[in-house]
Amino acid sequence: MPDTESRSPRVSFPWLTERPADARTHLTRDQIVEAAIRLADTEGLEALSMRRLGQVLDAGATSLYWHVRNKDELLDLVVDRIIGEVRDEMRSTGSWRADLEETARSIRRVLVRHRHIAPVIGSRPTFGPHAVAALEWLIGRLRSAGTDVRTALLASQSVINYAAGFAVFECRDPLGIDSSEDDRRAFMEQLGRFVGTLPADQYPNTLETLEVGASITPDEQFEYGLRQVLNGIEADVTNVRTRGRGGRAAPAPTRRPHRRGPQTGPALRR
Amino acid sequence: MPDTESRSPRVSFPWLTERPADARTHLTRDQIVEAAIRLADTEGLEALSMRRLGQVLDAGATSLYWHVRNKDELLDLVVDRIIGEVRDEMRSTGSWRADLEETARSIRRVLVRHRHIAPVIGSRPTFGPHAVAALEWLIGRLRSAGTDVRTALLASQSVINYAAGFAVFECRDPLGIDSSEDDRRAFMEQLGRFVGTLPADQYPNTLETLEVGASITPDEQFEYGLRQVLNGIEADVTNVRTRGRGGRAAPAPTRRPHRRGPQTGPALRR
DNA sequence: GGCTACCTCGTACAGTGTTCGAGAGCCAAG
DNA sequence: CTTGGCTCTCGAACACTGTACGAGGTAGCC
Repeated sequence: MPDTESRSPRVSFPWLTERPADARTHLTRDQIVEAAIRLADTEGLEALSMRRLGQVLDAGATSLYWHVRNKDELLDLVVDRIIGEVRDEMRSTGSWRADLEETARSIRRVLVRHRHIAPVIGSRPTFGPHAVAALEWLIGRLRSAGTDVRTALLASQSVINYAAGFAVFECRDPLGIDSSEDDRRAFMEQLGRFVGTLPADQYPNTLETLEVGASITPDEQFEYGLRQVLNGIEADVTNVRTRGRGGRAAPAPTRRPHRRGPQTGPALRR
Repeated sequence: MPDTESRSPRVSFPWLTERPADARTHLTRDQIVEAAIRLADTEGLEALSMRRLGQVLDAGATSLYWHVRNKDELLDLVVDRIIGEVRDEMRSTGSWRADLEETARSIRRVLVRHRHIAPVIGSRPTFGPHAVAALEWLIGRLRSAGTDVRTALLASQSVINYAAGFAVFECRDPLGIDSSEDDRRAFMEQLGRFVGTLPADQYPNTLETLEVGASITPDEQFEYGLRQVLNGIEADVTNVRTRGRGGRAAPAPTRRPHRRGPQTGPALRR
């Protein structure tokens, strides 16, 4: 079996198959998941192999298969546990807007903390108990502000989407923490050489964009987009509250429906 | 060598090392990249192995290594070529807002078209010529509306981020096009059973959320968030235009700076 | 013809996820 | 105490993977 991504189209629900963890068992699912996260965090995703994982657990590689159906299922458990960290940080303040903002920051913070695992979240769906609980909380916060469920769901998904998408892309940065100074210098040198080959008349903005881009911190970029998203949501929410419902926010465009849209199923999508 | 993701932290610039493609060469880099995309589209990312790719090209697996340094570099080329498809769809209308909207839709459309490759974009940075050209165009469109480069870059990144993040998550859907009817039924059955195990008093919204979620199309969800982002940007842009510059859109928050932020380098980040 | 540079590719190596079945350890029943 | 039976561990094996190496072919030029 090859790539880590999209290996098994089969959907599994590992959270319904937990082993009872009787008596004196050396390995538990929790230990495995925890060790997997630690391993990926410290040595990178490529180090997270079943053999290596068994090694750090003082167990044979194939012993893990008693507790976990396969590696994909393990990754699902890993992802949900990480979402659990976001959930643990959720605190209700008085303001629903502040709560959504903090949730977005929390998502980003947690994903960056586990940056080697972040790309996994971009390749496997997330329906674990922690994800469900987190969504429940978000919906509840918005409903308490008088929003109907539909708007609450649209808004929550938008915030989650924005924060997670930003963080996944952020973690992918080639000049990340584990790149050496030489790497960074080499990259900048090559990037400069590449931009130098571009015809200046067709690229009037690129050089300046590069310079300006260097002065924009990820924090600033993140907060900028987050503010836009929440401004829009706030308009929607207050709209619904004042004008009663009907905040369906304009009908879906329908024009130019991309062919073969992936999800046809009737499920909580994300 | 293990996983597809984050395999080589080393940054490479394949676009500076193109082979001249002299005379009678059976293989060209373009052919390889094109075949790789077609292979991943038709048979999934897991089928995209060097051996299999060589096979569909009537070439030995290791022949590819003359044209491409390694598989990661190939994936970078694949990603940039796909971004090129977005670029090809870029058309200037009179309205910068419409242009940004259509760009966002185009990003989503193209990524969904190549849905098996979408997760790759979440694991490898994108600095290819097409990405640069696309950004150049976006910045140009915003500058033509009187925006300063800084705001234009913040806005462009936000739109790109939103659309690409949404699409990557969308492509990951477990009920995607390549899941059978049995898969879908089995999944829904398991999801229902799982939700049934939740204590109803602690999850007052989840059941309703699930039902409502089934009625929200991806199109509607996408357009909802896109509208929020562009509303915010429009406020910023007109703000800059009317009040002159100074549209720095509030200082970065700085509070709660997540430790070990990935990018410390001074480069066009995304 | 010879030379050289470009290009192809068979072989080999280390590593991967996963299946299978043998076996260890414990617990309860006979 | 012995005898099953169940839970759990794990060594061996299989079919893969990416890719380093080096032999060999081939085209263009002198």
